Amino acid sequence: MQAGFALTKLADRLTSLIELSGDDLELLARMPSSIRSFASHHDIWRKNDEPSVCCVLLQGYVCWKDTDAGAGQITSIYVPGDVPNLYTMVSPAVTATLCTLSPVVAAFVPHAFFREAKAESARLAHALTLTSLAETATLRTWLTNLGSRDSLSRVAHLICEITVRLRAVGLGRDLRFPSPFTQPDLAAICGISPVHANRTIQELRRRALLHWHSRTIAVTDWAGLVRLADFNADYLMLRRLPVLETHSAPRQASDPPLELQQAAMLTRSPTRLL
Amino acid sequence: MQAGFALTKLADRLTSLIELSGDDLELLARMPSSIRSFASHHDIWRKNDEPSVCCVLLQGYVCWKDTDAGAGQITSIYVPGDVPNLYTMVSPAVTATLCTLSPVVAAFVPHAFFREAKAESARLAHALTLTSLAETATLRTWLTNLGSRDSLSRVAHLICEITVRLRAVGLGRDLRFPSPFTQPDLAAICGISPVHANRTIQELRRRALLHWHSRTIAVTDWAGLVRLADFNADYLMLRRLPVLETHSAPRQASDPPLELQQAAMLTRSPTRLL
DNA sequence: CGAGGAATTGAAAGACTTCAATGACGGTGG
DNA sequence: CCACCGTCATTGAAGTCTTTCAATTCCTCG
Repeated sequence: MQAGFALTKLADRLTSLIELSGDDLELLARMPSSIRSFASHHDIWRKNDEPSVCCVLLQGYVCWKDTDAGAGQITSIYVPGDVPNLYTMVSPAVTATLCTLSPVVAAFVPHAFFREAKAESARLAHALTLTSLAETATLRTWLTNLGSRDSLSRVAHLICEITVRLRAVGLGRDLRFPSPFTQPDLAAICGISPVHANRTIQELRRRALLHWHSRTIAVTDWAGLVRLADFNADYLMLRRLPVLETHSAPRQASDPPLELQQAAMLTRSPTRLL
Repeated sequence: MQAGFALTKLADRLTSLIELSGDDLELLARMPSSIRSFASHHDIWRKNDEPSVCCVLLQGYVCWKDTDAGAGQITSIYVPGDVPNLYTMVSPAVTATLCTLSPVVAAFVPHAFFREAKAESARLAHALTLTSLAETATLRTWLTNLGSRDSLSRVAHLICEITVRLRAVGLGRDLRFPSPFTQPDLAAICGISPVHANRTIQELRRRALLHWHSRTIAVTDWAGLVRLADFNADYLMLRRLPVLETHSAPRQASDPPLELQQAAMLTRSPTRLL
């Protein structure tokens, strides 16, 4: 794990939301961090911990898990480049458990660094604010996901989201990526029982929408998945939606440009595309 | 509706989160606002509108409603003193429909005022940030509500929340308040069908936990409701939990102080109490 | 190689939805 | 002032989705 790797992941993520200047990137390059690795399903922080650092996720997936209520509901998940606990800069006590969903590598950065960065660069401050807004928007989307979709489209929606978020930071080419969740994890995200999570995945496989074996997910019918989930990526607030190649039928020379096809699948407001 | 009323409501709300100084209150007193009224179920802003003002709710209830997906899922609701669209100061386009749930009176305050207030008073800035944090925490709580509770405790939890939030801004004495929602609204919040919402309410009535008639809710067994809902008010981030008198059995002189009884019902971390 | 969590399957029970119909209520226009 | 309309509240019955329980196999990690 290189020293500059932390900066790169974070910069990729922020750049997916807003263009950064050279100065901003230089500022980020001065980011002090200590890198650590964790096993799968390890608690990084527990409720009421008061970290003085922010966790910048570099590899793998983490989630906030509500251990008190219910059956350990997972209320959000993070992919590389995300910073799950930016808010502890303002309100230090952590309100849930930050738990890894896979083997994880993360950089820990003092709150002070972000405070100074925000003071020095208004653009960087804005970028960080946008990550919070996108996170809130994601919570709302998950809420409508749990509130008004059945388990099949619920799971489909989640997988669409993960796919786009990974692509936005340069991961998951081929629509294939290490699965962020075991079936019990998936159940805890979608508010269904583990048994039903299993049957739901089987149904997605049966419909030839994806492969999901040995901890890796491969979307085989992106358009179908988007349609089933009624997925619209706007809420992720990405400057440009990542291009999504599928592995299905090879393109004909007469087809419209792939980007436009996929844009149409991804969103109803194509004006936001590059 | 008095001119200074808007300021009062907002100050009450902010004071419920953090103590404000005299200077802060004076600053708030200079808040320019135009007051408007709306009928029930009126859209104040629709998706993609770009308001240049913040809505400070003075009377009644409003909600964000996701009109695109599903059956019009409601992702949050607001009580007097709340400011539903603070975030438009940063990202102007509204991402859902802001809809009244009852007859409403609201003050509209230019973004510029809040920007200046934040620049002038760090404490005020912090107070406003806390409202956002509490809002996010509420979204997470709703997520575990939808994800891991059955309809009965889901509805109970929502009513507990509303009760405490109203009390925190000085409303709902006697645990009695105008209902924020029709049964279809309740269904859209809790992710259940309107028919089932009706049956759920009947069950709450049957268990003598509350009265709910002619658009007003009266909680008759606060402790029972809290127990059923597994409700813990911490996530609302209130400095001091409001004292909750019930109308049930009159107190005996030998009872412990009411505040302590009720604190125990409200939270598992009584250290946060005044 | 053993242990423990993860994945899978079947069958029965339970929660919730849908459809359909009725009465109550509030607000509007004549 | 009243008739009318649409929404809200309520009820019953049937059907669907999801959970629960229990058992078996698979996989991975130590």
